[in-house]
Amino acid sequence: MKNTNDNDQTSYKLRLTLKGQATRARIIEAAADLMAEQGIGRTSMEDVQRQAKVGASQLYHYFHDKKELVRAVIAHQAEAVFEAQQPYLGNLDSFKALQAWRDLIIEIQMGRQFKNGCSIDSLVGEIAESEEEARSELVSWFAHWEGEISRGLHDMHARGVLRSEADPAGLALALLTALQGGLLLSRLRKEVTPLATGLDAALWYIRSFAT
Amino acid sequence: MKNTNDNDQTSYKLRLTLKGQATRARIIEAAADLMAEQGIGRTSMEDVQRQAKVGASQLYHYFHDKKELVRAVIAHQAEAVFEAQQPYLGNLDSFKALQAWRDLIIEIQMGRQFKNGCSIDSLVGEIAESEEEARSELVSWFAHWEGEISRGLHDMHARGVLRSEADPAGLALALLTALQGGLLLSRLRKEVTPLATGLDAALWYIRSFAT
DNA sequence: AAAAAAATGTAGTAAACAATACAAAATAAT
DNA sequence: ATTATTTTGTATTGTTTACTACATTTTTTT
Repeated sequence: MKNTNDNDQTSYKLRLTLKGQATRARIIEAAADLMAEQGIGRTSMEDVQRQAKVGASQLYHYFHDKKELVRAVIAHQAEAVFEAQQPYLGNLDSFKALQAWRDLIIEIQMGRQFKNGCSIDSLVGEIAESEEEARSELVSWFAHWEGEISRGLHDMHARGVLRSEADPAGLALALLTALQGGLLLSRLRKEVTPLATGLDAALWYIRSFAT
Repeated sequence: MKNTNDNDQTSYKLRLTLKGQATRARIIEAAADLMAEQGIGRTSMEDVQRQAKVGASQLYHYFHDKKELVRAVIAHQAEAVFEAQQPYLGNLDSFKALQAWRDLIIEIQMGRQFKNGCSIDSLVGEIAESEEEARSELVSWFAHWEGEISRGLHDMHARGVLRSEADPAGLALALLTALQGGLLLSRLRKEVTPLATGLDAALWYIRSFAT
C-alpha cells in the first residue's frame, strides 16, 4: 500500500498552497503527538494550536471541527505504524520473517518505553459509539493490518509450508488478536512481557501447522 | 475472592447511613452504566447526577472528585466481571472447564451486542498516564484475573495433566492476552469472530501441552 | 427531647472548551 | 497591475465542565 495521502478525506475545501500543506501537516503532527501522549479527550484544540504554533483561525481553516482532525490523526498514525513495521509486515511469508517481525515489534515497544499510545490500538478505547465515522475508519485500518498478515500466511499455505488443513485467515486473526492484547497489557503494565508472551504463543500456534 | 466492598478506598470520610450507602451505590451504578456506554471522558458529573437522580451536593458528598468516582467505578466493574465469570473462573483446572469458560465469555459478549465497554479492558485506553492511581488499580485487577487463570493451570500442571515442560504462568498470560485482544477487536468490529478465534487459538496452544 | 451528624436541595462560580467573526496579510491567477 | 484566493492574526462567543457555598431536612446519638 502506498501512502495515498492525508487529503482525500476533506473534499469540501481544496486547493492547498505549499505553505498551506506544510501548516496542515504541522497541525496533524502536533495533534498526533499530543493525542498519543495524553489521549484524544484530554487534548484540547488550544493545546494543538500551541504545539503546532498556529492560531485558531488556521486550525479551523484546515479542519472544520475536532472530529475531522481526529480522523486525520488516525490515518496518520495508522500509516506510521505500517511504515515502522516495514519491510517485514509486507512479506510475512516464512517462519523466519514472522520471527523477525515479532522481534521488531517488541523492540519498537521497548524503545517507546510504553509511554506511548502511538499505535492505533490505543485509539480504539477512545472512540465512542457516537463517532461512527472514526470507528469504521479504524476498522478498515485493522482489516488492512490483518490482510497483510493473512497474505503472507496464504502464501505459505499455497507453497505447502503450512499443512493443507491450516486456515491462514484464522491464523492471521489469531495473531493479530494476540498482538493487540499484548500491546494493551504491555502498555498498561509498562513492561514487555505480555506482548512477548502473547506473540510467542501465537507464533508457536502457527508453527504447529508446519509441514 | 469475596466482594470486599466498595468502601474501603475512601478513608477520610466515613460513617455511612443505610440510606447513604444506598445513594452511594446508586451513584456508582449510574456512573458505571454511563461510562461503559459512552466512555469516561464523555461522561460528565451532571450526566451522573441525572442518571442517579441525585443532586450535585450528594455526588460530591460521597466522592470528593471525579477521579475518585472513576476509581470506584473501576472496582465495581472489575467485581462485576469476575462475578459474571463464576463459577468457571475460580476453577479453571481442566480442559473441560477452560472450554466452558470460553463458551461463557463469548455468550456474554454476544449478549451485550458489543455495545458495551463494560468489561474493564475498555477502561485501559481511557486511563491517561497522569491518572497513575487509577492505572495501578487496573493493573492489580488484571493481575488478579491472570492469577485466577494461572492457579487452575498450575493445578493441572501439578496433577500431571500438563506436561512438566509447560509453563503454567506463561500459558495463563498468553490466554489473558488473547482474551483481551479478542475483546478489543470484537468490540471494535462489533462481531464475535476475533474473540472466538483468539481464545480458540490460545486454548489449542494450551492443549498442545497435554500429556 | 436535645444535640450532633449525616443527607439532600438550590443556586452559583470560575475555568476550559470548541467554535466563530472579521479583518489583515501573503500568495496566486489573470 | 489588478483581482481573486488562500493564509494568518486577534478577539470573542456561547456552552459545557468540574466543583463549591450554604441552607434545610432527615436521621442518629445521647
